[in-house]
Amino acid sequence: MVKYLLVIVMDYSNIKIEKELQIVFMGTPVFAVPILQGLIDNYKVRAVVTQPDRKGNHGQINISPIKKLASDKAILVLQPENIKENYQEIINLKPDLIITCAYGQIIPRQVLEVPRLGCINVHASLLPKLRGGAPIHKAIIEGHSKTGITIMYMNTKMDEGDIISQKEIPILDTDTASSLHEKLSLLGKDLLLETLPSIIEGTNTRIKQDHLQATYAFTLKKEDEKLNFEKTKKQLYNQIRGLNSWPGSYCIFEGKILKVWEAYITENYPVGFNGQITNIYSDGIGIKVSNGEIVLKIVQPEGKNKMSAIDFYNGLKDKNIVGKVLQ
RNA sequence: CGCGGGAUGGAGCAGCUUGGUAGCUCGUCGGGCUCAUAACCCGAAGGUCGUAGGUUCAAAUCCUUCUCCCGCAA
Repeated sequence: MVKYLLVIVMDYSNIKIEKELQIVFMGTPVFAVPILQGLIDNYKVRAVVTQPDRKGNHGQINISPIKKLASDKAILVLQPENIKENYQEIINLKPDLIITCAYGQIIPRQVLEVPRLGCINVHASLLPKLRGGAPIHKAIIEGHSKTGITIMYMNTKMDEGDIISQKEIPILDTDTASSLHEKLSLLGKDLLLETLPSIIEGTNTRIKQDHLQATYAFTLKKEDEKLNFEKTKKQLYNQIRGLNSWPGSYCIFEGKILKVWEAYITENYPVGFNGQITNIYSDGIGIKVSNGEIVLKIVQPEGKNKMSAIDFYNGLKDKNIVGKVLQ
């Protein structure tokens, strides 16, 4: 009974300390939203730093999801165009702790040195693997069997700081970038909330990264999205699901871009050129690749919405496409 | 005003240039064939052609307005 009362008293004191912390959160995309939400639910967030509003598709304006959430909660939002030069406002907040997650800009030394509890980052890979801006996509594209979340101290180099905590999850054969994105986002929130008390108390572990083991997942380029049918069916399958539902993979059909959103592998070994259409199945269009066949299920022609490959086929004027080659 | 494509039965498309009966591939429903089928055959239902206005004897089609969707580029 005495012990029970003691625990309550200690918890109360912890909460009291946490409430007084000046926490600044820095992040931008949807991935960071559950993490900021988790922070808001458990701590007081002094301010949010996010990327400036950008022109989006067809002249629309994109407001970062983090800005939307912070605005809803009446949290101060800062959007420096270039944080390397415009960081004084952040320093003026006198943050005790800065937490970043997919912010999108390199944070300068002048900011990193300010918080007494440090600057920590929530990164969507098992560091030192997959440092960089596209760890979720690359984990699938490269066919990894597991990935996870790393919480780490930041330094001036990209994702090279000391590791505080990690948690891994398996990558299923059916995972896509977006399914994994969602899982990791929630895992990131959980791990951050589990780890934060030790960071605040100063009892956390701190492990240097083994830089020799480092691999990189640089921001995706257009060429990462292009399907090359000289590759194996497994590589192509991984690429297609690793780019779903953003930004998508593509190939060229009849001189126009055809995005590919979903596909599956068969055990067939068709003859012909790589990229050649092998067959029209009830649920897709078969393509010969280096070691077999892949069937496109969901595609998207230029200027059109996503559609099943069969709908695409049904709309073709010339349905005699078996034997034609995709590039 | 970044460039461009698009909106036509439930789906994907054609028809528009040269205005004059709503077409194709599917799906759905009914029937037939079949041991059976995502196969095949016969039949049927289902569309104010995105919105608003204009020209015309007549507009999916020509002119103008607006809305929405998307590809590329950033």
